[in-house]
Amino acid sequence: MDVTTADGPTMRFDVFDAFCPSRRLLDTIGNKWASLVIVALGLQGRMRYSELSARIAGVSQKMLTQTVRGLERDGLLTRTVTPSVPVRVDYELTPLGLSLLDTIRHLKEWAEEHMAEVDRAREEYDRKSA
Amino acid sequence: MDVTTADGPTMRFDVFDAFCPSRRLLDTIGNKWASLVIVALGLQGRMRYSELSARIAGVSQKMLTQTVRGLERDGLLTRTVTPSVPVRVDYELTPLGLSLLDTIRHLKEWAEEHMAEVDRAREEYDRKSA
DNA sequence: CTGCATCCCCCGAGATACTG
DNA sequence: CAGTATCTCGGGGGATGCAG
Repeated sequence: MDVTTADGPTMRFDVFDAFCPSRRLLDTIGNKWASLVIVALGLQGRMRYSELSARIAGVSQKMLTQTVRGLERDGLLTRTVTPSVPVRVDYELTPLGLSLLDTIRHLKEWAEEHMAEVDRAREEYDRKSA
Repeated sequence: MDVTTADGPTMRFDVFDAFCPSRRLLDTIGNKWASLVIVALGLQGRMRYSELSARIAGVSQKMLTQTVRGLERDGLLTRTVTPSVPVRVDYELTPLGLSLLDTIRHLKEWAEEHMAEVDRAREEYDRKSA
């Protein structure tokens, strides 16, 4: 597929190229914590670190920090530090992050419509294997 | 979100529950090899094992086998063995797999439209950090 | 409260060799 | 050709302790 960009005439995309943008997106949304952070912020808007931590069951401090740092670096959310005592830190989706949220919603919808079918397929497969 | 199912009146979905269908979908499409197999089969239709192996650069035999087995178990593709000599094995998306392909295409489109912006954000972020 | 640093463990995934 | 079996290694990710 060719697409016209501001930087040049056309740019070729090949998901099978590890350096292709579409391939790199998989590295982002493939990270389950990243997706959950985006969904959480999409549902509740601005959230504090501790709120995210409580909402996303099972995530460790280390992984949550690592995840939000990555998302901030990618421009998907903003990190706002309020220099009070104790410190308060808020996270919020950027317009870019919101647009990705829309895409993630499609995934969610597919799951809600079809995962029961997947479960049936699995049972069938496991039954035959046994 | 509530949805009416065949098994009962309504079923509640919570992506923050590790056992929720929508959460489990992330485990599938989050796997880059799985996504690439689905995209490859979506582009070329029925493919042999060796064709998939050649098309998806960088995947090892082990991971490719493991991936297609998982997708077969999930009912997303079919595995057809032709008992010739040598053996021939073909993979093809099921209707369920095709419907997921549509969803993956949304991801691809988002990437093509927005990854340049992500790249800019990263450069900006890294510049500030340095 | 929000994180960074450190230690440590487990298994995901590649490489290699072998088989129907 | 299309896998399995086995070994190995690196790093993802949890637990804990410390700091601004």
